[in-house]
Amino acid sequence: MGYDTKPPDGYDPRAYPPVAVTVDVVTFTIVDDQLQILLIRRGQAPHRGRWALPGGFVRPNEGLEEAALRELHEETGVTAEPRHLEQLGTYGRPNRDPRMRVVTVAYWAILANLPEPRGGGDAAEASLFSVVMVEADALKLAFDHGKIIKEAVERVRSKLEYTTLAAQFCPPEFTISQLRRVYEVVWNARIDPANFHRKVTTSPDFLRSTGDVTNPRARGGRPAKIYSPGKAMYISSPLMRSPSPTDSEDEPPEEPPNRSDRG
Amino acid sequence: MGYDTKPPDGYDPRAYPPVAVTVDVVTFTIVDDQLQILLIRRGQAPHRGRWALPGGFVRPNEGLEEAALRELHEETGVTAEPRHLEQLGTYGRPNRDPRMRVVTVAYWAILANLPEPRGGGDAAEASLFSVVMVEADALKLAFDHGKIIKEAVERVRSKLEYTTLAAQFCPPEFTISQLRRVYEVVWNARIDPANFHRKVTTSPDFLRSTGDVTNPRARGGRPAKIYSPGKAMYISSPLMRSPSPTDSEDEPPEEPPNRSDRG
DNA sequence: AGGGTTATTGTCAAGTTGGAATAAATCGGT
DNA sequence: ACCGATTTATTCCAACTTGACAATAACCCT
Repeated sequence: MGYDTKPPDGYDPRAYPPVAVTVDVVTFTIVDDQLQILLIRRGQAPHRGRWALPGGFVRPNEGLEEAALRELHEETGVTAEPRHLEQLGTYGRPNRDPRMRVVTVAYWAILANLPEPRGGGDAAEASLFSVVMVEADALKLAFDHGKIIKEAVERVRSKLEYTTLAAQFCPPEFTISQLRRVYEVVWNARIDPANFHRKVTTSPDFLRSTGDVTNPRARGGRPAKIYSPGKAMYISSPLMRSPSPTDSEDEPPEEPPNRSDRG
Repeated sequence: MGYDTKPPDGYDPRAYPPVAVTVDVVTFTIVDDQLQILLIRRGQAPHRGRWALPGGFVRPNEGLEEAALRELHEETGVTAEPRHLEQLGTYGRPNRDPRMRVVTVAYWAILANLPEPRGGGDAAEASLFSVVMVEADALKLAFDHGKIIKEAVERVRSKLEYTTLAAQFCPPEFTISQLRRVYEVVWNARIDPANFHRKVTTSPDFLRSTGDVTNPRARGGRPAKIYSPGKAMYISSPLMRSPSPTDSEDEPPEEPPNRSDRG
C-alpha cells in the first residue's frame, strides 16, 4: 500500500479522507429446520425501525474480528461464542450510508444452540429470521444489508460443499441424520441418505465415532451411531449440490470463494 | 450495521474513530513461464525503499474497486485494464501501519500481456517479481504485504480449480497447451497433457474453437487448434491439484474461497 | 524417407456417484 | 412372540470420471 500517494489534489498521510469503518455480522443458525439469521431492529435514524445486521464502529485499538464479536454480543445479547467466524467482504459504495462515508467489513458466523436473543446494547430488539424470508425481500432491511446477507448465504452454501463446517451447526455430538439435515436445510435440497452416509463416513477424519448410539425414539427405528467432528477442515472431493426444484440457480454468482473458497 | 452504538466511552456517529481506508492490489501475470506480481518501491517513510503493493487512499466519492484500479494505474503506469478484479479481504490489525490506524481493502487482479511497468505517480519504481521469491521471503516487503500476497496466491491457485479464470492469463486466442502451461505455472505442478485436454474440451463452454490452427513452429510438431474463452465461468467438476514434489502442502490454509469462494 | 516434436485421440483399470435394494435394530400393537 | 412400521446402516450395480499410458496424427528438419 503506497498510501503515501499524493494525488493531484494533494493528500497528506495524516489528512486522510474522513471515512468511518464499521463491522457487520451475519450470524447463521438452524432453528426449526430452517436456516436463520440474527437481526436487530434499529432504534435510531437513519433507517430507524428497519431490521439490520448487528454491527458498529471499530474502536481505535481493536482488531476487526474482535470488533465483530463485540458488536454481536453487545447488540444481540448473545453470550455464546460463535463456532466459526470468517470475513465475508467489505462494502464501501460511496453513498451506502446517508450520513457520511462508511466502509463496513462484513463477517459471517455460525452459532449453534442459539439462546433466544434478547436485544442488548442500544438495539431495541433482536430476533431470528429465516433466510427464505430475506431472500424473498419480504423484510425492510437497512442500508445494503440485504445484499450482504445474500452474499453470506451463498458463501455458507458453497462452503458446505468442500469444508466440514456443516458439523458446526450441530451439537458437539450428533448423528449422520442430523448432519444430513443441515445440508438439506442450508441447500434447500433433498439428499440421498445412503449416499450421504457413504460420503461422510469415508471422508478422512470428517467424523469420529463416539461408540455410542442414540436411545431410540418413540416412533421406533434403528438407533443411530453418534459422532463428533474430526479434525479435517476440508472434504477431499466435494459434495455437490444439485439444483433443487424450488431453488432455481444455474450459475452461482460471483465470488463463491474461495471454494476457495477452496480456499 | 447498528453503528449508532454508543459504547460506554461514548461515540457519536459523527465523532467516528480516526481510521484511514486504503486499497491495495495484488496483480498477477505470467511472464517467462513464471507467476509474477507487480510491486512498487516505496519512496517515503515508513518502510522507505521496501517493495510494496500498489495502493493508496480511497477518495471521498470513490468506490473501493474504482480506487483499486486508479491506484494500480497511477502507481505502476499500467494502462491496460485488468482481465479480472476481485476483492481478496480486508486487513486492519491495529498496528499494521506505524503512523495511524489504517484499514486496507486488498484486491487481486489478473493482467495478461503486461507491458513493462515504468513506475508512475510518486512511486519511485515498479517491477515484476516471481511469486516463488515472495513465498521464500526473499524480499523485504512493507507492512503486512507479505501476508496479503500469500493469501492472494492461495486464492488464485484455488480459483483455477473450479473457475475458468485460467484463460484470463492467456491472450484472447490460445491453444490448449498454453492454457495448460498456465495451470502448471500457477500450481507449480506437472499436468498430463492428454487428460487435461480431455477435461477442458468436455467442460461445457469453457473453450470455443475458432476453427484455426497455429502455424507450426521451428521445432516441428502438429499444429494446435486455437480456442477463445467460452462464456462459462465455472467448471462443473473441478480440476484437482495434486501435491507437487516441490510444493509440500497437506492442508490448505484457512480461507481459500470460495472454491467459493467456490465465494 | 526417417527421426524428432507437439497435439490429439484411444484404452483400460481403478475409483466415485446416483439409485435402488437389502439388512439391522428398534418401536407399538395384537 | 410375532407383525408391520420406522429409522439407520450396508450392499449392489450400472454409469461415469480419473489417472496413467499407449497410439495416432500432423508437422518440422535433415
